[in-house]
Amino acid sequence: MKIAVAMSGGVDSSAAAAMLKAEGHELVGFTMQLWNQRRGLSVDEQGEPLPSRCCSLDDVYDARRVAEDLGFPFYVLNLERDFERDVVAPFVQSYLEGETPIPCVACNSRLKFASLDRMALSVGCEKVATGHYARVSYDESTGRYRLLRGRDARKDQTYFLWELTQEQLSRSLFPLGEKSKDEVRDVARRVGLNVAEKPESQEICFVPDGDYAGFIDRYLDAGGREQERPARGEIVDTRGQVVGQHEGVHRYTVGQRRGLGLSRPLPLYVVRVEAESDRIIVGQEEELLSSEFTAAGVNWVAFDTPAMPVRADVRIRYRHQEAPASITPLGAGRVRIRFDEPQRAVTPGQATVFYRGEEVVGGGWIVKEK
RNA sequence: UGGGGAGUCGCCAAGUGGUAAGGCACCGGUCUUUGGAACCGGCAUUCGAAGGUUCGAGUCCUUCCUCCCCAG
Repeated sequence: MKIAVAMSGGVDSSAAAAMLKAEGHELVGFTMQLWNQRRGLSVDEQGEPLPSRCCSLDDVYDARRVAEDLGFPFYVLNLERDFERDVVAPFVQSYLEGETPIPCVACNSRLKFASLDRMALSVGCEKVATGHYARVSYDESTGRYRLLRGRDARKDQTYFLWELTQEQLSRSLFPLGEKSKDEVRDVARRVGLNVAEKPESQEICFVPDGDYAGFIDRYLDAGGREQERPARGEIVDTRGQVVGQHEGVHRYTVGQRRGLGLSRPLPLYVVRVEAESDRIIVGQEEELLSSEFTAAGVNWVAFDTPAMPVRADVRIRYRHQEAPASITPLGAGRVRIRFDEPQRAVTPGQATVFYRGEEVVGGGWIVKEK
């Protein structure tokens, strides 16, 4: 089979390529050039690009090297335009609205399994393989592709893949789905890949220093939108008392403790972010609990939009221990989710994913309460 | 300048003669394909200031400074 491999230059996607190669497939390697770090939005004081785990030149070289070592053609796709439109701009907008976005989901559903996939298709590839820890299987009886957690529960990345459509799943391949991280590193070592000992990636790739607020400020300035920078505002407690000042709502997220600078007998947490009034609401830990929320843009994976409420284990952030809940369809791609037990820090902008055992039932975007 | 009370880490606060608890905040680290959380570690040679008593004082004495309250 002719397969396109999305290669980041890291251990996982490199090992995935090595495994497919060993199985005798014809491979074409692709690295997505997503973000031009010379734009000055992710640079240090000297104007040099900050070290990044993706789309830096070093990583492109690493990916190319792996393709050369494994002996298959390799291309760098310039997808900066798509990436900015589908990932970065929505990311910034989400912060401006007081949400906390997670760009990795759209990067998968709109870049890897869309823009990159189109290119792969045009050169005759039947599948697009990535280094995700997830599994896909075709169910003859229902005619649907099922999305399953990676066997290594600790590394499972289905949280980032819930938005994939049946069409996208039909063309996806996740060679690492049955593997553990240790096994993947062993594969890389055994094949002699130079990336075998590379550290784990972290941080959002286009904000390598983790300074999101600074990135947003610079992004807006670069686009002539400096007047859209979030203004200073009040920190208010849940009783309505003004207890402090902040430097912009984009610096805060629900559940956040550090950075408030407020000394109280017990720690204070951000309970809500109100972009409209430039206020952030703070409260005690127990005020972070909520048992219901609404999700929009829902994508059902295991079956078509149900007519009746369904039960599932629901995750509200990456690494959240999913909790049992009832999911009620509201129409227009929205659902109301009610947990059996209240959960901490339900955060607008984050993704929610519904599971039944190993299977991803669906997912959506957590939205603000009216 | 009459009476009363109080001054211990950025904030709150233990400690009343035996050699400075704790919480919050802050800083660092760990964890981690998002943010946040969590976890671990750090954080007053010094107790408003200066003298004095004592083997030894944040704790006792003296003076001064500051703040609060009640009267003028």
